Amino acid sequence: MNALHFNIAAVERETGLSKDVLRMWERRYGFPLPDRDTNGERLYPAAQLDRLRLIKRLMDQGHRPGKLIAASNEELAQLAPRHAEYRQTSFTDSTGELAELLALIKQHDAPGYQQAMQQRLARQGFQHFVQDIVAPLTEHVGEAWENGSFEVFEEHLFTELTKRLLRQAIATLPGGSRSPRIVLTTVPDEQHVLGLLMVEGLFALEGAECIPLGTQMPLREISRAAVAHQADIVALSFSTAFPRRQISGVLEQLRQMLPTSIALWIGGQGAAGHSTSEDFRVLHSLDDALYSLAKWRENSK
Amino acid sequence: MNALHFNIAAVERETGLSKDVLRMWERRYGFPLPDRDTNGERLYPAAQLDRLRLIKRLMDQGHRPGKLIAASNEELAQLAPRHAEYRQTSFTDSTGELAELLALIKQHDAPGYQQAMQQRLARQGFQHFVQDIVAPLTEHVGEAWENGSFEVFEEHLFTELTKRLLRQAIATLPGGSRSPRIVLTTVPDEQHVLGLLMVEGLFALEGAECIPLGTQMPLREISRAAVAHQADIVALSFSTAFPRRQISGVLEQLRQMLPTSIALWIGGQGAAGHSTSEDFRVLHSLDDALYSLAKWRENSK
DNA sequence: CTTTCTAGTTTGTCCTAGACAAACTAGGCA
DNA sequence: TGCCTAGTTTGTCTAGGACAAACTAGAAAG
Repeated sequence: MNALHFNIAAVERETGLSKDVLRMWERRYGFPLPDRDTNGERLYPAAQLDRLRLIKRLMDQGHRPGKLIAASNEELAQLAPRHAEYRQTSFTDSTGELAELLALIKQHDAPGYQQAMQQRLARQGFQHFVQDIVAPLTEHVGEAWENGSFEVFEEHLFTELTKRLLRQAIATLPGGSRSPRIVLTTVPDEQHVLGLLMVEGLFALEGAECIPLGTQMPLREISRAAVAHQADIVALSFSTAFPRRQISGVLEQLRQMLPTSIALWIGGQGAAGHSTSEDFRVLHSLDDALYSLAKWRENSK
Repeated sequence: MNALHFNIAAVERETGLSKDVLRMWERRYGFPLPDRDTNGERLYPAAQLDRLRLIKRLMDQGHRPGKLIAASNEELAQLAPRHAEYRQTSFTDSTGELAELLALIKQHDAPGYQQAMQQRLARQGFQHFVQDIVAPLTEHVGEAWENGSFEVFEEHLFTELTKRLLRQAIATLPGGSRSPRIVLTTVPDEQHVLGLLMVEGLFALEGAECIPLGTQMPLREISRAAVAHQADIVALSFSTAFPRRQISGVLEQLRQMLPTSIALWIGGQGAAGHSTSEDFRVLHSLDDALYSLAKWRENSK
């Protein structure tokens, strides 16, 4: 395996498409159709890897694999929005403030971005900062990534810097451990944590005691942590990147492990489409999260 | 699938053992031997899942699967160090300072832990704080997790809180962008970032410009980020949890994507056993990291 | 007695090819 | 227009075979 050839594990790593799926596509659609080494094992040329990356990106936007694989390279390129268009049409906030911030990331100016964000945090206070700056900014970055005007590594840089800001801000919020106690985490395969940090900040500001456990907790550990910390609520976040098929199974299983006295709240783009039930509550927005907290307090009086 | 039965995907999620491995063990060793649903699909009872968790933990300590699977439950329990023993023998630092900090985590006293750590940071300064407190503490927690005296969720809590402290501390370090420029990240499947944060802090303190990209970057994105940021060095971290088999392949591949002018440095427990070559430099400790930085500066004069 | 090398064993990952169910689409009907 | 049903798409599971990398143990040499 050299720079021009990738084995199936490398393709899985680079694209996020599972080995099973790669083999199935080959069987069904005839693409990707990799070379083979002396041992009969797949060796994907770089060109196929590039096409797979593009297909994956378009799938994450809601396109269906069958269509995409059948399409020619030109047709695919057409489906992927052009960078230039995006820049002109997408920044619609009145002040152009978000555009400025995005531009800083785009220029890879980490210190500048951090400073600009700090300024806004100081000026607006935590809650407005989160709701008016961080949340929409995250959405813009998500869109920008989807349509290719942001590189993956630019999105990573944005996420990392923003995580730091939020955590730093949360650390300075008034402590004082009060109720309810809320365990915040994500399930395995879900590594996006920005949304969780936003609600953590808002909850903490409202006087809840937040127990942040980072990402990717096995379900049993989530349950044990909730019991050990005498939590009232377990809050999970799902991004759109999380495989949809798995969500309902995961929730069902976690609900069965968790004592009935502990509420289960879920949020994030990946949770949209599900609806609040006896088993769990869906938080559709940051406002909804705050509303849910208020409601919980009312009910627990 | 209910609370007492887990499908193969759930077992993979909970234990970290791949589906391929689970099926192979069943074929070879006759364990785990799950029930089947009406469709012939595996349904693992909770007892087998528990045994698998234990086996996985012992494997991570260096035991071999063949022996472990052949062993009886009693023998396994014997291999796993007892909690009580550990507590008595392990805290050997002169002051008992680390023991105090560990105890705070063990009591799930997040605010107390944060405060105690802040205090030490303020008292000792960043460098000593990292080298004398954070690094050994992390090691202790790793050991404690290995031998079962720490729950997984306790380790998560420790990691999350410590990450926050380090990031916060890094943010307050004097900025000033100087050379070299160092991109810090991990490859896919490697989510441990604590070691990376420690070196980031030390490097930043020495006046390097650090570009933190978080975890789990596809190799191509690491390479593109390094080029885009005009980095001099790419620093990766590997934990012991990272599958050993994959490391050399990953490094070889990344090295081929990366311009030769950009150095590749790797560190972490998972990197031990590899040795510095033309392709990359191995950082064996935090001291070694600082030494390597000094050396780099000398050579680039 | 220790070290190094070789031969054997263990272990994970790859392979093919078949089956089924959940998710989605499209057509017909109210 | 909205809803329901039938059909299609898609991913994940199944079995068992093969091979190479990693590790172990025994023999030979210092």
